[in-house]
Amino acid sequence: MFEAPLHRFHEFTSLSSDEIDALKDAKTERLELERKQVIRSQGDKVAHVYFVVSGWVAEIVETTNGRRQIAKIHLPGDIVGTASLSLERAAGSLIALNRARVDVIPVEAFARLMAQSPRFAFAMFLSTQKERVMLMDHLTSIGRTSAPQRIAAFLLHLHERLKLIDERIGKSFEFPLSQEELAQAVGLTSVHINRTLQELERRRLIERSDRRVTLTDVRALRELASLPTRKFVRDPAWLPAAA
Amino acid sequence: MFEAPLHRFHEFTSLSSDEIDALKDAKTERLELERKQVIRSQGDKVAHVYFVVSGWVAEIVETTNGRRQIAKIHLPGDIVGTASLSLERAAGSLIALNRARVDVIPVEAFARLMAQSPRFAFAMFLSTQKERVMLMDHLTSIGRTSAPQRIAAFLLHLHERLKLIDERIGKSFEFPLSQEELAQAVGLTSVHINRTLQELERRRLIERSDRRVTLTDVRALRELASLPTRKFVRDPAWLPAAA
DNA sequence: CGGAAATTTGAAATCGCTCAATGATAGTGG
DNA sequence: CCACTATCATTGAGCGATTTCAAATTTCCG
Repeated sequence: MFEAPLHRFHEFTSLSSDEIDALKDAKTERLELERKQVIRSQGDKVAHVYFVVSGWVAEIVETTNGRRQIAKIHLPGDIVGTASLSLERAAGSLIALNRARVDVIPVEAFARLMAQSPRFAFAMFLSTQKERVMLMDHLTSIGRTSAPQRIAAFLLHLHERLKLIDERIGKSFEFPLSQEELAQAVGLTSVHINRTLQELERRRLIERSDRRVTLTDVRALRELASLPTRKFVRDPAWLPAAA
Repeated sequence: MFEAPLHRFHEFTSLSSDEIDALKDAKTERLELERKQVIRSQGDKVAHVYFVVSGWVAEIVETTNGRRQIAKIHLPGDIVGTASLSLERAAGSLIALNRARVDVIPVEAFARLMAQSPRFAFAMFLSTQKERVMLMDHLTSIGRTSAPQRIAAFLLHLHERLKLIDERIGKSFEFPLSQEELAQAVGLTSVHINRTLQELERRRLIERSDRRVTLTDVRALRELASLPTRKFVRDPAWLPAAA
């Protein structure tokens, strides 16, 4: 594991180190979590947002009949739980997928940060729009593609995001999700996930060992997934010069 | 049809009429659209956001093999196309679902509005988070529930939103989507949509006539859909007093 | 080493899809 | 106003992908 990657804040527009320090100061607590540990449950009063220092965190929406959809896998550097700021009670549960460290930031402090720094507010706004695009793509994958395609898209997307965090990452990465969790992420059954993973291995698109996945043929996986490629803006030209 | 509902801007925090005027002034053009007319295509350079004055607009993501997912139905009062602000090229296509009027707002003007009014910026931020929650629920519906459940959830959600726009709306509303479009929204086939709609009629949950839908038994539909109910905040307590 | 959790396998059932044809409806131009 | 055409809705039949259920095997962890 590695420490608090901060470049995620630079995704769209660079923040001053003052602002980064301010965010770090805003935290009231740092949680040390075991795999499967619940950070916050769906329906809880919305009192905090979270910053993932290390480890993976799932955002899970549960239906009233107990079925679970993993709406998002959060990686180190992500600010988590902001969607629920629009709600009185949390939209989903936040659960650690492996050993993780998470900073707890009270909503008041977060709101103050946004109010004090238009730059920070704008970065948050754009980051949220980016999340929306990723959700739309996830939706499209689940709504319109087959099991192998969904798994391909999911793994590729994770891989892309991991590369942003750790430049040196290769075609292979640690994958802490159980097949049941993967199923909950891509809208399938764990049994079918198992068979489809084997099929992808047989087709030499991926390999598995321990808790790792190797994307053997990224090109072919991308072709299979058949999602549009996205190019996110960094410093949009239309950004008001001031701030 | 009716004119530009503005209460959507009041959803979270009330805007001054100055800000509302500013938004109206920001538009460079008003489009008059026929059903099926394309406002903007997926992949287009991102140059505008849009304000739906009347009519319905679909946001559609197309896979590389030509399958279409309707990610969102936009109704009058919605600001549309903001997710693509995080991209160089539009995430999806915007297409009128019926005769519609749409204001065109250059991204620069929109950005300037956000920069000049922290209140407006904050309202946009929260509104976007709300969109994210709705997308997560849509995802959960498609990923984890059956055809009748998905249709129930979709119709209920639309109905809720229509009620926000027009208080006087009853259990019945105009529904301009073709069955093919409904299929693209809920991740099914038009043939299966047809059969499932008939099943829902047989079970006396809905009725259909012309281009209208009646939610005969809202209680039962909600039970069927099995999605969590959401309560969005209006003026969050943690909102910084100033601004 | 022992027990729990996760993976894998098999067989059968089901849901939703595909293909193909028919019927209904609405918009268009004469 | 009617005929014409395109789009949309509906139906049937067969197929295929994914689920369900249940059991066996492997891995993980204390």
